[in-house]
Amino acid sequence: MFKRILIAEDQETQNISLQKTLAELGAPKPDYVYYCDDALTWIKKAIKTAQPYDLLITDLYFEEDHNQQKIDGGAELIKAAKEIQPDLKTLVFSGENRPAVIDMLFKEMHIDGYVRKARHDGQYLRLAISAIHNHKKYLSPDLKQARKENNSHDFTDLDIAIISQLVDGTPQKNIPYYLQENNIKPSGLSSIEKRLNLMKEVLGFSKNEQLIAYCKDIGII
Amino acid sequence: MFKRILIAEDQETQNISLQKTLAELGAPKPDYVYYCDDALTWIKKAIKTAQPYDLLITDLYFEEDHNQQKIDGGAELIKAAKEIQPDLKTLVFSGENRPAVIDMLFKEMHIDGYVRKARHDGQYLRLAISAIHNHKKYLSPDLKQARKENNSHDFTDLDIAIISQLVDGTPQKNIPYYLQENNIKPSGLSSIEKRLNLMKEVLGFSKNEQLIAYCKDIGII
DNA sequence: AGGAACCTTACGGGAAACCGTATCGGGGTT
DNA sequence: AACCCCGATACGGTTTCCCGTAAGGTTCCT
Repeated sequence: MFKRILIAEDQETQNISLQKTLAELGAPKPDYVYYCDDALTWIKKAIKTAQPYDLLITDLYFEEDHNQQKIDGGAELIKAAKEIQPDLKTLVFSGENRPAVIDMLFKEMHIDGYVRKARHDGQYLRLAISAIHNHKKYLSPDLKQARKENNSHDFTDLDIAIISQLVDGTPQKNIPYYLQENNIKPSGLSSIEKRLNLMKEVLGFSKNEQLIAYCKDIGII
Repeated sequence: MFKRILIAEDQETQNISLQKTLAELGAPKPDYVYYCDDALTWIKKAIKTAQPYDLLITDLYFEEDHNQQKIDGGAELIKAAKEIQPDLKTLVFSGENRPAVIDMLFKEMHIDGYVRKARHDGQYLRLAISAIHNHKKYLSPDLKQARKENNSHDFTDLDIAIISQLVDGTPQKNIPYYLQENNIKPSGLSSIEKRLNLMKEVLGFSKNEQLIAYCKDIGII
């Protein structure tokens, strides 16, 4: 079992639940913090005292309040933590269920596990911690199915740039200027139209408004 | 203090935290369920045995799974519960932070309190329960400020109908037909254009895409 | 090098959306 | 009843968007 665990979770009740779940697993009493910056401080301190943490359990999104934070959210915390302690195991515990976001965590942040705050999260937390301890990755089952079912178009950087510009209110005809300034490769107006048509066709939409709503739902923007 | 409390919360860890928080308050051990339908069943049963609940604490959104539910979500649960027990006090405990949704709960569902799952939720839960016990309404402070700051346009039924149609892909010029069929009063194309212009002007937008994204963010659609 | 296939871009006609103006029609007032 | 006011609707011109077609470039293969 892990010997030194750090919990970063701003929600008071969730933080308490995590501690309780770990206690049931027979883990030693974990440290816990309510802010990202504190988490990094503790990780640094643990390394200095030659008692580094084995596992970091963190939420993704932290509420802003009067305590201005340098680190904004769990993803940045993980990035910062891995820079000073690359072997630190990381388990993300969050309500996020948008596939695009979670895929990014595994592919780019190399997290070891993701448990969604949902019905059987206590049970899945136990499984996740066990799996990670055996050097395996873990993803709570409710998400595995969510990722299968979508016949969704996979959005390129260009697609996201176009949609972001639309959401910012840029007229379609002006988007080429923006793309050129940012060195995004196809920048012609026709290419933008073609790309928008492709996205809408794949998803069965006819109007930009539908596409925007869809992208908001799945978390691309 | 309340004598009979029912918790409806699908998330395992949150459910446990709620029980623990109530225990700290000196409340008697509450009943707890993971499904809306179960909650209503228990409420009915409690009435029959002449030991009705004093307080219902419920989440807003429940995960769907193999257990098909008649009641879909906390709002419907509250509505159903108040039909059979109008004096039941209700406290909503949810992550929802979109003002439109929470306003609706107070104005239409007449809930007694709302605590957002956020940083100091444990503390606010205690305050909420105390306030409700004294026949007062309670709204966790993080939300009060959120409601002040928005210079937002308040959306009429017409506005929402128009935006919903856009999100469904209806061409703007066809929306009048939809409005007539549903007996929504101003149904002329010019009225729709005027309404859209007003919304965009108030919010500082120029394109429909921005408006759709905004409405998704604040939870109107 | 030549050529084929593909992607990007440019152009033009038609549809939709945008925007200002004018007309219509009901409610209230004098 | 005549009038005014205001919102809803209708109309026309301009802009933007949509979509098909064609021209220009690049890559890769023979």
